[in-house]
Amino acid sequence: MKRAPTLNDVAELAKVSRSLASLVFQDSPKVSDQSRKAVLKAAEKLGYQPNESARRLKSTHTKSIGVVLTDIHNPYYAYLFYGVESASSDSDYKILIGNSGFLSDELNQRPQIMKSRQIESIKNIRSQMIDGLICSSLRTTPDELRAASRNLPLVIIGHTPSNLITDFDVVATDEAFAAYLVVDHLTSYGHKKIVHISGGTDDGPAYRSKAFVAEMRKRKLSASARVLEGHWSQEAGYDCTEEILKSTDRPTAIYAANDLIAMGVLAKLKEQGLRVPEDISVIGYDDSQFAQLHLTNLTSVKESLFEMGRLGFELLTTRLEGKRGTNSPQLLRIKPDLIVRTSTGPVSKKSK
Amino acid sequence: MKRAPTLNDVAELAKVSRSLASLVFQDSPKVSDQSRKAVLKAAEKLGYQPNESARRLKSTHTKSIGVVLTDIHNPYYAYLFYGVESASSDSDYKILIGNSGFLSDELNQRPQIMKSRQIESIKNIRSQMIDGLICSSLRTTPDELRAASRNLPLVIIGHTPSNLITDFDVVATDEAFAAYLVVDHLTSYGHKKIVHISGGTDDGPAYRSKAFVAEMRKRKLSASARVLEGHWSQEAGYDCTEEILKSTDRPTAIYAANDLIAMGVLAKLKEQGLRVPEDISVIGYDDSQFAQLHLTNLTSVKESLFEMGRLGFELLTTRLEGKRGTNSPQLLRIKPDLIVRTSTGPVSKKSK
DNA sequence: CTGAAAGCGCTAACAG
DNA sequence: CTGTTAGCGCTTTCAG
Repeated sequence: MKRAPTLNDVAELAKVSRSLASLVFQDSPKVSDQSRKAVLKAAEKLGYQPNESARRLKSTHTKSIGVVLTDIHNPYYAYLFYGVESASSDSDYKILIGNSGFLSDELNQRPQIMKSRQIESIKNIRSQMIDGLICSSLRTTPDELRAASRNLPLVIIGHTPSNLITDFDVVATDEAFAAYLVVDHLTSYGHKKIVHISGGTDDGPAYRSKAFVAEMRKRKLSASARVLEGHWSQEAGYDCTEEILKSTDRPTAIYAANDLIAMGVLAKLKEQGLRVPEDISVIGYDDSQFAQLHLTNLTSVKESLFEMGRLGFELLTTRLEGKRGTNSPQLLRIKPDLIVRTSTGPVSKKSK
Repeated sequence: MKRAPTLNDVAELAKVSRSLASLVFQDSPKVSDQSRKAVLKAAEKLGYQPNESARRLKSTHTKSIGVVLTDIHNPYYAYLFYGVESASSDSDYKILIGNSGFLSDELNQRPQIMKSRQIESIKNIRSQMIDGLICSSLRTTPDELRAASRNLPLVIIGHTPSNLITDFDVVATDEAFAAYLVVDHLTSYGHKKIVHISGGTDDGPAYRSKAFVAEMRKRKLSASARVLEGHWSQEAGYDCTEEILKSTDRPTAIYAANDLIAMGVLAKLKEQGLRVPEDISVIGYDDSQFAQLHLTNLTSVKESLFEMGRLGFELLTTRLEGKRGTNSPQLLRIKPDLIVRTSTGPVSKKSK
């Protein structure tokens, strides 16, 4: 197994100097067409690939940014990532992927581990000489994060604990608008008694349920709004629905904090022989694959994850280019859409 | 923004030579406790992080391997990846992630783009000085792959086109055993008339349907076995089921080539008022989140993706360590499990 | 447009 | 155990 060809080998074969060959691979305009061709031909022949490590080593300004995803398995982060990648491929920046290396399901049970993993992951990717960093779903404190990212421009995309929002650049969803969409849609169908099953009491889910309550209050429907505390699982939906069905004052619509919870809701409803949407309307959040099943056809809130990824990348690069160097942290809130399917409908005469 | 501290800075602060400091970060045993502590303290104070690029540059033997996943969004690849990552964290190898950067759904429509992307992605990751490569879901020809990976040990994990199997190290699922599990389970419930909805005529799906046919033949049930050509979508399941229900000789069980197809099957069945499993049994493949929904409770084949990832990593590292240097390519077939849920049951008296 | 020379941060002999 | 020395492959002045 002989070693890979180097720039030297290429230059030699092409009968030019090393530096000239280097210029060719930087697409520099100050190379004669003739030399360029000779170099490219030699490179082709040798199967030459520039050595990124050597490149990075030389220049402080590496034109590459790191992306730390909590869990590449989760479609949520994957879509964010595609936004970032798409934006990067329109630029001359390269992307390095870091992964905190645990399934988010497991991690949600163990925020402590997740936190240390994330810090580790950031340190790890820093060791590759990057110009900036994009992170998502951080569980760290502002101090820890600042320490780990020191001197490195950082943008957070996606769900963001509120304690990080004021100190860093953030691109997140406009949850208030999401609540507006949901409540507006339901009330337009005549629903008033609406129950929200939350994702828990953590910062993120709490924000979503507060937005719901606020929106209901705005419409003077506080009295008929209700929030049940759940968590990100089918079981939460299933159990909460059981609870809901027991009550004498049954709601006409259920708003689940995500689609998985909504799946639990639907399962319980089916078990009880209740029809959707005739007997009760159900609405989810994420517009995940679950919502898109023919079997469920779930009306759901769709975040613009791809766009958020793109914006995060752009925010970072404008910072890097110094166009916004010393400005205070920015917060971009992106408006989601509501994808209306058949799990929501008008309030039936009977339940009125 | 001052530049990051280097090993030199650390050594200076700790009042030792550069090389000694270097040894400390390599966990070398030949450093006195005293020096080690001094160095570590200095590093801590400066916030020093070893520069990976410089490290890589120095040693030909980088102790890191590249992983090229077609689509990090797809849970299938994600689980494979976790296996790889898990094995790597038990070793002293580092992992570099490459991503071909497209959603697999889109790519399935455009194999040509996918192919070139994969080659590009491999070249890309090669530029980082890696010792070996793990890939999944390749669409390239053996020649292209050999060219892209030349001199670099390579292991393929997961679905693998048969034309690649003989030439490279491969860790894949034992599809014949999967078929055995499915048919054995169904026949034990008395099913004989079984329809398989395939994922298409490509190499991968074709292998799965052939395995089904072979298994039925082995049990002398060829006459009552039937294969409908579908593709990896709900719609295929939905449409094929419509087809199936039209036929006079209705089967008692449907085996879908993956869970998504099974979702389409269930949707159609529900629409027609048919009960599962009382009227008809349904079985899927992947044990995906769809199968795990309370709403569907789908019996499904579960591949050991995590284990395949681990084995792929181990196969690669044993190659790297030269323990199996010149041997011919290896093929490891991993046996899947059948997760039995409530979408399958005994043949009803009526349909008998 | 081209070539010579210096050095990025680190590791790996090799002597003390 | 510790320090000296010499590059890894590439980019980047700076003179031709």
